[in-house]
Amino acid sequence: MVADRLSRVMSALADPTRRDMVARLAVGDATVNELAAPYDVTLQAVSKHLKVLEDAGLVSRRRDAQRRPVHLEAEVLDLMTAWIDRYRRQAEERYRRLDEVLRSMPDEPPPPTPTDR
Amino acid sequence: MVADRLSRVMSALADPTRRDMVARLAVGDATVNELAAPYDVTLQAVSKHLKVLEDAGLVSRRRDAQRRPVHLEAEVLDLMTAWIDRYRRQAEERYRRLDEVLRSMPDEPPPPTPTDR
DNA sequence: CTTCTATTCAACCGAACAGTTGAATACAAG
DNA sequence: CTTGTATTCAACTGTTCGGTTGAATAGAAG
Repeated sequence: MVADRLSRVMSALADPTRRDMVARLAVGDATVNELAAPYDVTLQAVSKHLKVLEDAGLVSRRRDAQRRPVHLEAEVLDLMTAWIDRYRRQAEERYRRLDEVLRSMPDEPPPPTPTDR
Repeated sequence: MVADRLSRVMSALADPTRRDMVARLAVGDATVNELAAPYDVTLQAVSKHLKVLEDAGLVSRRRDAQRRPVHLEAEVLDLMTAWIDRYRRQAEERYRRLDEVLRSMPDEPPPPTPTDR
């Protein structure tokens, strides 16, 4: 599937294990083995989780001998923040204006409005 | 499945159609039929998408005769913002400190560090 | 009561997902 | 060259997901 970037980022972070990995990588880079330690799943499963994070652009990997240290690309999170902010702000703006309208016409006995769809 | 709230919100917004619905609901409430109009899927599919958004707490629904107007609960988005900010900030902080360290010791011929894990 | 409109429920389908086991690859080191 | 460690690839499995069709419910209106 070739989902857009934002969809990949969001669905990558929809998983608690992957969010926890990101949280731990915010502290510093780590190898696959180190990352896998706290979870009760196979190393292969962790490797797959990392691939999902990598495909979303959330992490990158160096090569250090047989190790593949994982690095958090924190800027990608801004993609989400940008999307969220836009619509949260738009919604807030709307409420603000609705409030104003309601305040500016305090008494208007609302008729049954039968033909009002 | 009983995923935690944040996971439900993120996975709800991992779908482009549902993100688009949220975007349109930021402009104002809408009925299921109105919401369905732009998409080339059945009404039932749209109804399912709305259920996902509702289970995530992202929308609520009134009852207006046979219509069920959908309303965006924009505050829920703050949940995501809070999570993101925390780790992005943490990562940034780390780089800032790393930069300082690197600047404070400008010349140190890095040895091969053979026993350095 | 019947019909029309709006919406949901139920059952089903194929694709994607998260996990598993087992084999393979990539290096380091004896 | 052989062994050990770190990681990934491949194949399989059960579950979830986004969609479908068809039937059901809720209320407005003739």
